[in-house]
Amino acid sequence: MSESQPQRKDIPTLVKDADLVLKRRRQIVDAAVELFVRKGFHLTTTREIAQAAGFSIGTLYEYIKSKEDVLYLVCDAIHSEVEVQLRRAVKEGATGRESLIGAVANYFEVCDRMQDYILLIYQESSSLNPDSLKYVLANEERVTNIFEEILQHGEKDGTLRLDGSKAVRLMAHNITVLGHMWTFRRWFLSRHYSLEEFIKLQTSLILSELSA
Amino acid sequence: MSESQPQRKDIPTLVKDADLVLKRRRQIVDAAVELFVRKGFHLTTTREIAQAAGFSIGTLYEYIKSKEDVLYLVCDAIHSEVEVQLRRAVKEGATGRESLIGAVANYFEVCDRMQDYILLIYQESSSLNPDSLKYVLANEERVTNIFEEILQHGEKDGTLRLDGSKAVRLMAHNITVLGHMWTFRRWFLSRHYSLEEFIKLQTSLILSELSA
DNA sequence: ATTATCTATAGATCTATAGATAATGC
DNA sequence: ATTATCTATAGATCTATAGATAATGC
Repeated sequence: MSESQPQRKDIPTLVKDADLVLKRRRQIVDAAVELFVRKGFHLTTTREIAQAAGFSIGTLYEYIKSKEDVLYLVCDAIHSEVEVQLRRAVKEGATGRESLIGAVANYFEVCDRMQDYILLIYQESSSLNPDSLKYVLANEERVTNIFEEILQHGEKDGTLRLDGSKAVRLMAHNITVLGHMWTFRRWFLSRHYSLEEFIKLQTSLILSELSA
Repeated sequence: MSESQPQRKDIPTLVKDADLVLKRRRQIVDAAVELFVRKGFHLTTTREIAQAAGFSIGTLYEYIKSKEDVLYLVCDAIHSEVEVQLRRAVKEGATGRESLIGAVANYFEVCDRMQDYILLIYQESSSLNPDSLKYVLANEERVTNIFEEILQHGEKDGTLRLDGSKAVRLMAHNITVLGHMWTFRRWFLSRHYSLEEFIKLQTSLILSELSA
């Protein structure tokens, strides 16, 4: 990474007990994510978030400064969870090619499990202020980097044929987005493909781009 | 198409002069699309829309029944424009393969020109009620159908190698989404690729999926 | 007379905070 | 005493409409 990573933003709180802050914010995120998925950010009220989290509106504002802070916490939590699940699933395969096949399957499964949350980020992240958005997009880029590394590995060991670093990077983005596509074109795809079919077909298309 | 197309929704109006309704709604759409792009649907007020359109809030509500109607009109106008530009650009090429190469280039150029509007649909279409959303998604599907037809043409004349109708349909969706990706990953792509480079690289990847 | 437009506002929120109260630890 | 939480509400909107006014065509 030649570019500096934007820092995780520290959201101010009036509460001194750091563990309590973590605990309450987890409650806030758990409550909010469900509400945002169901009603969207703007139609969810801070009162509803507080109530669903199990405390009053006044208490909510001890742990955040504005409603937008909640959205930031939610986006960050979603990306953390995606990355945890992804890193856990990506095993070091023998060859780059085998790694890729496994990683794609696992990634698409993660996208399937996290579909509501991925969709949420597509729809609501634009409501963040520029700094927060930058940080959220950097998270997005980290997922893509995982695929970029696998592709480079395959290039080195000769199991994947690639055409320059620009093509590698673009491939990594394409794969990332195809996983998201499973979530935002669900209205069509789920009518015609099972997840297994989708993985199988996409993997075969991806591999044909990478064979001599 | 075996599935019935959802009907374009008729939005009720209190004004009798049909031409005037068309004209005013065009004003409404022109004003609203710019505001929605800049501030999003929820942060744009009906007053702002009316003012930008050049009449009062009272008059606005003679031509629509609710704020959501404006979003529907905007989404529909965007899809119409995308489809017009796309149909104009897709020439009947000699072979399916040539058609595809031309169509992809033209489609990505359309996505580039319409980037703000495509993004808007990704972000705001979920605020539509189920019926309107269904209609908007059907528009989305029509774009994909254009690519499906081209791919089938190439399969028939033997210039594109394909692996069954399920793979064809999926390819068509992939191509459609890769065009959208140019708009919603702009924060990354535009830093590293010109539109021409992007078209060239993606075309080459797509073709390698379709060669024997 | 009929149609289109405007002004003024009802009615319903919603975010964020001030000040009061309860709980905790010295 | 200090920290966390709650209640009550200030202050600021925003959508949608009712009723008044202006413009148009017979």
